[in-house]
Amino acid sequence: MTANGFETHDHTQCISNTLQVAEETCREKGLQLTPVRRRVLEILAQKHTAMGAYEVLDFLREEGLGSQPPVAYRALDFLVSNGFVHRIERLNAFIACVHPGEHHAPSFLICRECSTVAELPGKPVSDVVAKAGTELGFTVEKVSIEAEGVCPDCQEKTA
Amino acid sequence: MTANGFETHDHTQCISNTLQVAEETCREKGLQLTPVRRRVLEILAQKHTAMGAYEVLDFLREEGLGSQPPVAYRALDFLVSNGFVHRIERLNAFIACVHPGEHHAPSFLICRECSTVAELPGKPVSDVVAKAGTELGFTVEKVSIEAEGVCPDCQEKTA
DNA sequence: AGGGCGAATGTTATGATATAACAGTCATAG
DNA sequence: CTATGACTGTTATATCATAACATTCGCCCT
Repeated sequence: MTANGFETHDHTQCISNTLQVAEETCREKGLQLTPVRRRVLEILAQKHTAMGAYEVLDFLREEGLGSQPPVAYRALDFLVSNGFVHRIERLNAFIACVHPGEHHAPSFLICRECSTVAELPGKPVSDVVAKAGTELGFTVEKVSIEAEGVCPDCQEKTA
Repeated sequence: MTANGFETHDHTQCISNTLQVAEETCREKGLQLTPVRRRVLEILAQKHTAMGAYEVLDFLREEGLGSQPPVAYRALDFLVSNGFVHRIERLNAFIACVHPGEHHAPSFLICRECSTVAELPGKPVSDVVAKAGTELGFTVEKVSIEAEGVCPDCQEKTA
């Protein structure tokens, strides 16, 4: 289990690790980590909270990297397709993957107070779902598991 | 395990059961199953596929039961809050619950070909997530588990 | 060199989903 | 009989997402 948004960690290190893995992976697979794509990943990696596409776009716009929605969506699509970023369905938002490079079926813990998202290995959970599907003759291709609740920090603040 | 969208079943029976349970539950709990709310549930119960709010609204409009988005969203909110309908996050759409009355944390199998949605008891799966959350100090309140894939019928058609 | 191709980006326009805010209706508890 | 609360009606607008077509640029082919 590597870092998640609830543990304190060296976040500078966390960011550079994410970027580095993305660069290596792209090199290996012949994918183009273009300036826009790289920058979007960097923006998302700043925080362990999910960010909407238009929020990302605001950054790009300020930096002259693009001003129209498709620019952001295309970069996000690329990053999601290649496993560098996850889409949080409940939030219609995106978050940088904290286990980049690992082949995984993540599950997410989403704090409804501070919007911090922690990523858990979801393999055991998704296996159960895949098995249940198979019994019904259903072929499971993707599983998304998203839990909403309150994170440790926000529980303290409330108490 | 009661009926799901992949098994053949007496769907007329399925619809009337859904409505009946909703009526009883509302009576017991002092909730108002108003005409709009009842009709929305009935509309969703027609099929085991998820329907968008605007699609539901089209029916209501034709029938003079409402013409503006809030009418549909309010009825859907009521039905979701009380467990008669589930929201499928991946699809931004809604589906009638097939286990009404049962206290459950469902998971869904969504066919990407025909959009049929099957509801599985998700309790064992969500328990795993809740446990993992607890270990991190996170209090899990809601878990949504949604799998995308291909249903038995569509697999046959493709083959 | 010139031409064609594919991948990425730029841009316009529009579609799809969702909610805030306030006004009107109606039953009923005081 | 009026005050309250739950529901509904309506307008306006916010938010999220993509279709479609134009442009750029590197690269391969001959």
